[in-house]
Amino acid sequence: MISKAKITTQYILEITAPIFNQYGYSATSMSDITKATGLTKGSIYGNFKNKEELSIAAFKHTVKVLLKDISKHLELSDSPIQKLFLITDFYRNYYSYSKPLGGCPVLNIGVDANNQNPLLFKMVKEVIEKIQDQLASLIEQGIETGEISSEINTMHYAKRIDTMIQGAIFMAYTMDDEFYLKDTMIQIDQMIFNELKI
Amino acid sequence: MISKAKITTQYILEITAPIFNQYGYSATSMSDITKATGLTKGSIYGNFKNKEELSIAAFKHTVKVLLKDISKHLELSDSPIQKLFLITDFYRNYYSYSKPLGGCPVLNIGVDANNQNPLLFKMVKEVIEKIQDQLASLIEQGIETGEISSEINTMHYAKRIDTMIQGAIFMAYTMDDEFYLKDTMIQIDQMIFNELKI
DNA sequence: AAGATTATATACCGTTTGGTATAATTTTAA
DNA sequence: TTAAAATTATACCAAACGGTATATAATCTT
Repeated sequence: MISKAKITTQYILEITAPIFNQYGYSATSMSDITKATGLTKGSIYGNFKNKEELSIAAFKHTVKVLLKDISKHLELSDSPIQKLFLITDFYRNYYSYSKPLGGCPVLNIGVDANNQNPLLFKMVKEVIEKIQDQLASLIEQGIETGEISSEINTMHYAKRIDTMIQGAIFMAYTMDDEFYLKDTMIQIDQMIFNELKI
Repeated sequence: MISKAKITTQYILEITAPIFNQYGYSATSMSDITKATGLTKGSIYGNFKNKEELSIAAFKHTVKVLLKDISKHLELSDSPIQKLFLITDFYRNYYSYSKPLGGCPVLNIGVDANNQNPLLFKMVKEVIEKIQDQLASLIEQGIETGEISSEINTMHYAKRIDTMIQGAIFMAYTMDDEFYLKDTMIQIDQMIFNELKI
């Protein structure tokens, strides 16, 4: 049942998500949202309880798109270690990829929601945990297929990779320079080659 | 000339800086500031033109303190490469260090001011450039004293170190876990040992 | 097609926003 | 000590804030 409301709900999320992501929760006003969507308050509040619920739904929407795109990129290989390289390959172009999303949702909302919007902040933590679990799982699979040394602490390296990626995203956006992403991905690739690969 | 106003100005900055740093520019209201300082709007606006100027002065204040503390920590050694290790040593405890500051000003304001407060954002970029220049300068001095390989691209490694540090700060604050800082500093130390040191 | 239901638009609410004019006070200099 | 100058407090402004009650319009079901 694709009701009218569900279509409108999706439409609101698509338009709203990049705004929340770019300006943050409290810098985004309901009038920003009505202006951008061309809808009125009645319509927005008919589909979402309040601003906080909308911001959470918007974040979920962006993350869903992001994780789906990463998963799709990982289909290019079946080898666990090649999938790790595909992850750095994905983030190599993350600057231009994430610009239309309003930036990196994990970084932006992670910083913005901290000590301000507890529910939203909790969502960010969960996304990071999910990403790290997937990274650790790939490394684990690499160990099982004999591509990666069994000495490796999977979660330890998952966290290292994730930390480096987030640092690169922050630097790329703040200095407006893709170099940080390109170079960090080279660095991570080298780390996989020198420390993980058998 | 230590006029009354200058003392009040400093007092306002000390109280205000952590608030702006923690909640961001637009989530910090003038009433938050009057409440925290115990002063009235008349007093605040007598010392600062408007909210934007106050936020910039507050950021400058925090950064000044931060850079001074780092400089002081670097005095513990005269050797350039040891000073590099002292930098990672400083950031090892950065979580508890920066909590009273309201978090890392570079990370928080860098994300918050992007596409929202151009003057403030420009300040962040300048601070990052300054930090990277100092890192590159230390590496350069290490090359001159023969502690570091002359093959090294100084700015390249300065950016790598800075990127990893910022990633660790973000992860530590978002996941509320010092591990990311502790571990990343070990990783940077290893990089200095394996790739920079002769 | 008609009636019931759902969704959107309009108009409004009290509160808070950043900012200012002016009065009261305190500090400074003579 | 007193007058001038600088600083702080008070009271207020229009505009914008998030949110809501209700009327209108569109959609769905029969």
